[in-house]
Amino acid sequence: MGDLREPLRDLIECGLPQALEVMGERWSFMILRASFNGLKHFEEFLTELGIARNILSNRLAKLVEHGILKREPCADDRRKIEYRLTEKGLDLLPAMLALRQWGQKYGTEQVVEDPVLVDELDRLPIGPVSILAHDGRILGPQDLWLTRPENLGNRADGTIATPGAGQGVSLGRGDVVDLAAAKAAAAR
Amino acid sequence: MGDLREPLRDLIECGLPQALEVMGERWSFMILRASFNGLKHFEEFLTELGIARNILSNRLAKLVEHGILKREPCADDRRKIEYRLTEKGLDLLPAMLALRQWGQKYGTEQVVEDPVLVDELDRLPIGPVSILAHDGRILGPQDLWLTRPENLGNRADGTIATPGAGQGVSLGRGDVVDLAAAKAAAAR
DNA sequence: TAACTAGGTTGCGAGTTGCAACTGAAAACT
DNA sequence: AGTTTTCAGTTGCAACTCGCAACCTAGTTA
Repeated sequence: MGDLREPLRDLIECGLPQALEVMGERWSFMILRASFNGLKHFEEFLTELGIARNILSNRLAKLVEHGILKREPCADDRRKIEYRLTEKGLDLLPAMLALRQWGQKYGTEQVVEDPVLVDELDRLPIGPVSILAHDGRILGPQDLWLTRPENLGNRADGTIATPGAGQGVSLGRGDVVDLAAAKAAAAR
Repeated sequence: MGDLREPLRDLIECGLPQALEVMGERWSFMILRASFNGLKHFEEFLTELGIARNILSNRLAKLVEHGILKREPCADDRRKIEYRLTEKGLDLLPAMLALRQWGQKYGTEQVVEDPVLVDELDRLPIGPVSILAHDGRILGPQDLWLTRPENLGNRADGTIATPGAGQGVSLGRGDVVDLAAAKAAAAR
C-alpha cells in the first residue's frame, strides 16, 4: 500500500474540490458539452438543453467568471452574445469524455450513437480516456501507487528510476488510491 | 467540421446525462475519492469530508443504488458497514483524475502535494489523463472529428483505414465536438 | 445494567432550482 | 415611423435540497 501507512486525513487540499466548485453544479457539464458541440448563443443553449432561463443565465455567468467560457458581443448582431470555450474550458474535454464514456458503458439504455467521435487522421473511433504513465503506458487502478515526493523513482526492488522524456503531472495533496481494494478488485 | 453539416439538436441521448444523474450531485465525487483513498465506513466519510450525516446517508444510498459502491455488513462488528468500490466505481477513476488534474492545473492555490500518485512500476509520477486514438496516439481537441458510422475509416484523402488491434469505444449519440472552435483555439 | 459506538432518521431554517411573467434593447417587418 | 419579434436577462414565487442539530436503534464494551 505504498510507503504510506495510513490514508491521509486532509483530503481537502487537492484539485478536486476546486474543479467541483464550478463543474459540480448541476448543469455545468451539459453546458460545456453543448459548447463543445458548437453552441454559442443563449437561446441555443436554452432550447437545446431544456434548462430554465434564470439557471442558464446564472450558470453561464459562473462559467465565464471562472474562465471556462468567454463572453463576447456578436459583431453582426449587437443583441447577440457569443459564449466560447477558452483554453481552460477546452482542457475539460478529457474529463467530460471520461464521464460520458463511463455513462455510456454502464448506462441503462444502450444508445446506438449516430455521429461517432473519431480520430481526424484515420477517421476511426477514439479509444477510452486513459491514465498514462510518464512514458505513455496505460495504467489501471492496480498500477497506481502512492509515495512521498522525496521517494520519487525509488522502485520496490531498490533500483532508481529517472524520469525520461515523460512529462510528469503533479496531483493534489491527499492523492491516495486504495491499492489494496483496487488490486483485490482487479484480481477478481 | 466533419462530414456533418450541423451540430446535432438532440444532445439528450448520450452517456453524459446518465453519468451526471449519479455523479452530478454535490458530494458524489468527493465520496468517490474518499473511497479510492480507502475509506470504508460511514463515520470515516463523515469526519473526513465534513459532510452532513443525512446528506452522506442519502449519497451513499444513491451510490449503492447505482452500483458504484457496494454495502456490506462487517464480519467482526455487526454494527459496522463497509462501503466498497465496485468495478463500475473503479471505472470512474479516469474521470475523477481528469477532473482533479484540471482543478490542480487551474486552481488558484498551487498546492504542493505531499503524497504523489505514481506508476507502481517505476515510482514516477503519472502523466495526464488523455484521449487516445485506437492505436494509442494522444489526441487533443483539434484531432477530433465527427462522422457517421457508415463512414468510419473514410479518410479525408479518400483512402480507407481499417481498425488494427485498437479497441474502439462507442460514444453517445450527439457526440459532436466543435472542430472549428477547437482548431481555432489550438491555432492561437 | 449502564455507557458507548456505528449508522441512520427527523425537524427546521437557509439556500437552490425551476417555471412563468416581465424588462429593455437591438433588429426586422409593414 | 411604428409595430412586432428576437435576444439576453431579471424578478417573483413554489418546490426541492442542503446543512445543522437532535433523536433513534441495534450491537458492543465496561
